[in-house]
Amino acid sequence: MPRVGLNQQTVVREAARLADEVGYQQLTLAALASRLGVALPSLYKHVRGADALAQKLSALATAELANELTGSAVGRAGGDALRAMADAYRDYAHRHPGRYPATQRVPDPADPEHVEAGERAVGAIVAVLRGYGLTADDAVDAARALRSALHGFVALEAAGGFGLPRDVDRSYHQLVAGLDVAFRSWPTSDT
Amino acid sequence: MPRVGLNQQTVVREAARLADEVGYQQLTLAALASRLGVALPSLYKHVRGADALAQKLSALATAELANELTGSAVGRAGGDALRAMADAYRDYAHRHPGRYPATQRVPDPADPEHVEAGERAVGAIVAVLRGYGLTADDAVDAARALRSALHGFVALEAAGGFGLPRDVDRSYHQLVAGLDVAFRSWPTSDT
DNA sequence: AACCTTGGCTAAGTGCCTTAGCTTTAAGGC
DNA sequence: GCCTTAAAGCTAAGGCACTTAGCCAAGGTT
Repeated sequence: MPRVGLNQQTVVREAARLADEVGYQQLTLAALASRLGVALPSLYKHVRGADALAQKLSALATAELANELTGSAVGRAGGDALRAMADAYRDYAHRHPGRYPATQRVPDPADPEHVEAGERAVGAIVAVLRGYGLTADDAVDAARALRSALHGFVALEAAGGFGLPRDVDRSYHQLVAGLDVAFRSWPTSDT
Repeated sequence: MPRVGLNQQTVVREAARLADEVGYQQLTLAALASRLGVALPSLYKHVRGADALAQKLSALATAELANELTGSAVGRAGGDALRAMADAYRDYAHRHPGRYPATQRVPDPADPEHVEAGERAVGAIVAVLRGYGLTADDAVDAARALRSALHGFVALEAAGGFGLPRDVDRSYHQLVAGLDVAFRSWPTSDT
């Protein structure tokens, strides 16, 4: 039996590639094993099981997304930064349709890298909101609103929820413009 | 073997109840069969399989949601109607955590009731937007934005994506207030 | 060269979905 | 009131996914 020479890194990375090809829901240990040229139980030497693999995939995807979001906003501010970040968000979901759903999984508290990746992603969002003068509780509310809008749009789009012929890019652009308006006159909480 | 007297209605309705109790992902033909006091293969006399059941459940949930949305807006207009509808939307997701995810499934074109339910739900949203003077392409964009924001918020909330202690009800309220602002100054498309 | 850790394997068990084919209920016609 | 028959239930069996247990060989370490 020639050794393939796997480790957790290679397994998780290949899982990410496979997920992008066949879809997050169709990512299966059986398919991953055959892709890696290995019998299914051999994967358990590198990953504790299907759920642990999903968690590791989530950590990978979250870190990638955090990088994209952070990178998109450098050198920009205000509505410029918002638009750039929103585009980066949706671009990532388009380029990595299998990884994107993994980013929605709650970070594993036992995995510091995962937690840190999640914080970086949120931090990038909060940084953009600071350009609108939003901080503290207002920033929390606004960050939730921004995440909701972007994730909701991407999720509905991926699910095929937009049936009408109207251009989806344009709708997204309008959504982001609406967010810009909303953030500029965000109702200040006085509590 | 005494007959239980099932039909498609009773099976789908019980599936909806079960989904609300155990979660959409944990809804399984095995659990449903035992709940109905019947052997698993017997379900196939009423439903073509697991996927068909999910589709029928989607039709049921979509119709219910459409009713709630429509009912919430009667006698209201403008921001009033928007707030009422947004509350009804999230309320439904809270009251029916297992059915709500089913509403995101694309309606089965072969099921007229399902298609009609989807159209009614969208119609309720469009009616509210008309109160903001939004029609045609603008209404399509705005409807997509509204659905994205509401679904995104509900989905993130259900997934446990809001870690911070900040009150979630308040964040939702702020989101809806932001939508109101955005719709009032929605950028008119000139194309 | 011997050792031992480790990465691969096969075998076997569980849970779920699905199909095939049998039996019995109970409704409707005569 | 019986007989027919469609439909609603059943058991049996196969497929696919995940998981655990336990064996064996590859290859680095001493």
